[in-house]
Amino acid sequence: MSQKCQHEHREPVQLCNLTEQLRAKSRKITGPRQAILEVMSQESHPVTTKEIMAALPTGVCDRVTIYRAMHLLETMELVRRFDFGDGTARFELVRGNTEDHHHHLICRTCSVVIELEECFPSDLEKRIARDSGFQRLSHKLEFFGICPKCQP
Amino acid sequence: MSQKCQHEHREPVQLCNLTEQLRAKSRKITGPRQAILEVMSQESHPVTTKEIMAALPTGVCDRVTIYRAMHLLETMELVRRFDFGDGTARFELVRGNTEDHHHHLICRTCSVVIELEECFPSDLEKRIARDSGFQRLSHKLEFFGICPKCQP
DNA sequence: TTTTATTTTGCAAATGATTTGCAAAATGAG
DNA sequence: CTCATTTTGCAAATCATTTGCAAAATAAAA
Repeated sequence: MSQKCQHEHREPVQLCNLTEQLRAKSRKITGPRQAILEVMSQESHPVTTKEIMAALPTGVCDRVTIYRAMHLLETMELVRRFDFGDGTARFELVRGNTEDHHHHLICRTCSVVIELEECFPSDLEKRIARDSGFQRLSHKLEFFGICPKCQP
Repeated sequence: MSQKCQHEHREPVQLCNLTEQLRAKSRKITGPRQAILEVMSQESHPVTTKEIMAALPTGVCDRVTIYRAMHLLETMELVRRFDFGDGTARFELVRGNTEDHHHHLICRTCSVVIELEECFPSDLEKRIARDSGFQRLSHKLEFFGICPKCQP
């Protein structure tokens, strides 16, 4: 399944997936897309399009291109969208299984972000699905609080 | 504590709270605010400012006034803000205890909203607080799925 | 009830994020 | 290298939300 990914030196897994998946959808591997993925692969937390723009070498691409790339990568499940409630979308590279996901803990004062392992209990989620009759349940869950440094 | 609220016939609890709380903050009880609360008290799900505007008799107030009322009512904890991920804030009247809160299940197809009783387990949340050192934890949690009517 | 200090409101304009139209540029298949 | 197709940049459009400011409303005082 991943035989096409035999590179002698480590290369961001994403670029590899990107190539495979873009080909499969007859989409093109372009400079801007590679540069955007490159930037995202170096971030450990969700980033805004503005931050991606700032991290990109000047002139690599327009902000609009980043928005379009996020849409594309999101549908390809290479990128996941988060909402920290400040009116700006944040995006994070999907590493590993597509099924895996995680949530965040954000400081209400300084906005520092911690990645969490805890998730909404799946048995509870199943019960919600059963009781409501809804299918294909998913959830959005983020925690907010005051981080140790910002405490009085 | 609620002695001021002795009305012979039932009146929306909120209007009563509103009066008390506004007075306590030297804010004013105005027509627009009462009308907005009136509309919200008839909705059982979170509504957008646009929806409030539409439900209000023509000319009662400007959209801006609704935004400003939401801010005020939110700080007074008479209204709670929700984010269903479509880029528009939704507001719901707080009924009962301020500590109570609930989450929603939203159909990805028709956007129907179901109010849920299930919440993120507090013992898990406490563990997150302990492990991270964060204080005053809160969370935002919404579920998405396909409702029975929209299923293939 | 009139006066007065203060809060609110409407309206227009500003902001900010995101989207869209369109022609020019880039990509990749043959 | 050519051609069909996808992308991109740029400008302009949308949309939700905020802000400035003078006029209107409200509540408390006189």
